[in-house]
Amino acid sequence: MTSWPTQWPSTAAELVAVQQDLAVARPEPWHPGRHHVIGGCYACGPHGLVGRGQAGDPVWAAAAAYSGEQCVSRASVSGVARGPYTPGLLALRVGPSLAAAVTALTVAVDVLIVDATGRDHPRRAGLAMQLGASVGVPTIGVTHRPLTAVGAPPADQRGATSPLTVNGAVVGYWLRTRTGTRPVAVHAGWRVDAETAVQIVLGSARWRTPTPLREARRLARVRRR
DNA sequence: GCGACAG
DNA sequence: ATCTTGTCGC
Repeated sequence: MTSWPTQWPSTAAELVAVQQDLAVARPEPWHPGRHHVIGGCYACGPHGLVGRGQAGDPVWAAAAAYSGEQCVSRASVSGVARGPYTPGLLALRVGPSLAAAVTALTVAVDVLIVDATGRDHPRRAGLAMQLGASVGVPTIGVTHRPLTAVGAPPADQRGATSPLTVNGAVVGYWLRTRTGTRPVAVHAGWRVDAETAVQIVLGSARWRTPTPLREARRLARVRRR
């Protein structure tokens, strides 16, 4: 099974049900090959938005695909949030827009970096996992901080890691992508374990944020303007 | 009661 | 999400 039938619910109760199904899904693990196309996707809302927002808020999302240092496809879309931001229910807000941006890419990506958590989630089914299941692509989460997981910061040296755990289970790692800069939280996602996620993110991070995600973020903000 | 809490 | 300052890479 490569893809997993996921919808994008419009209510919290339906989304929770989808997450509960995702949490027990056992898709085939993905392993990186010698060469691969790495995608990144990102979503943002109105610039000055304060608080949780609400249903109907505009959303801008973008995706970028890289083969090595070369960007081989870009796409951006605009959409509408189906609810306010609630920790654990981010998919309600930006899930459909992210999926639209990713499917608008003209090049197939082997693995996708998402600005969201994966197994680090109250129901162990964060947006990175749901997006991967929805579009049928292995995913990795990269965020500024964990949602529910905890872990000591890593040494101040590029490549240093420290585990992020929830109830003793490793769901991701803090990863120092640049010496002297705050680490990023790297999350196991759809078909990608935490160790593989770190390997992919470090290899694609010339700056603090991995390049495909950095470019998607830039594009989404340009689209918003 | 308050803040914190992926974006 | 977004605010900030300084710094670095392009």
